[in-house]
Amino acid sequence: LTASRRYDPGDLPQNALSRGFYDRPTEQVARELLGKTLVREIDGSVLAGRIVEVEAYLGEDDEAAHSFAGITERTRVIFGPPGHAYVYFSYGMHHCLNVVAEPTGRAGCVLVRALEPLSGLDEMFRRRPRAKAPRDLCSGPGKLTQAMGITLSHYGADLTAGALTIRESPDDDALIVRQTARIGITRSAELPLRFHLLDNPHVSRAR
DNA sequence: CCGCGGATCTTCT
DNA sequence: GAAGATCCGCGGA
Repeated sequence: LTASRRYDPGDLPQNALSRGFYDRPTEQVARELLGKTLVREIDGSVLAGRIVEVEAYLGEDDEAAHSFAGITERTRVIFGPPGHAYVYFSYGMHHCLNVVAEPTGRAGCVLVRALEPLSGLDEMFRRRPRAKAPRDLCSGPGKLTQAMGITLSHYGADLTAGALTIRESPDDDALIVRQTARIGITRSAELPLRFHLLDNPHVSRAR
């Protein structure tokens, strides 16, 4: 169970999730993103990982959400059409990837916190020189963006088509999901909006 | 394994 | 001006 599953790029799921998948309540989108496959095509190689940990950030009554302050230059995409990427620069050093949910005009997004690497591990190790084992590649929101080369250039990117997509997974049925409080926030910290797969070694460590 | 502090810079107060 | 949806290396148990 500690070994990472590895697939040839040709074996990865081909169908990207549709707009309708994201056009729903944020919490539901968050939970159902678990097990799906994030695919990044770059410089002729295919990087992919299975989503094993996410957090929901709501549009109302959630003081931890960036959208709580309303529409700004940074947050405008969160209020836009669902299925697009909200990427922000964190702590002056890291990028974090979110997926926009809810109908157009309403705020809500899902932070992708951890992946189980599936494909392109050699390239991921190149992008993360300090990583020693596969579990060091994508076991945190800043790690996975570095491993997959996701930056502010992906702000607003359409995740239903193109070089950065989230794809359907064949084995959603057997997933065991655990729901806890979110990590690393101070406001609205009591809300149980973090979801992860039970006992998956690639889930980030709580502090 | 666990806790602590430094790095680094954008955003909002 | 301060906080922040983080990561890493260090030191101690």
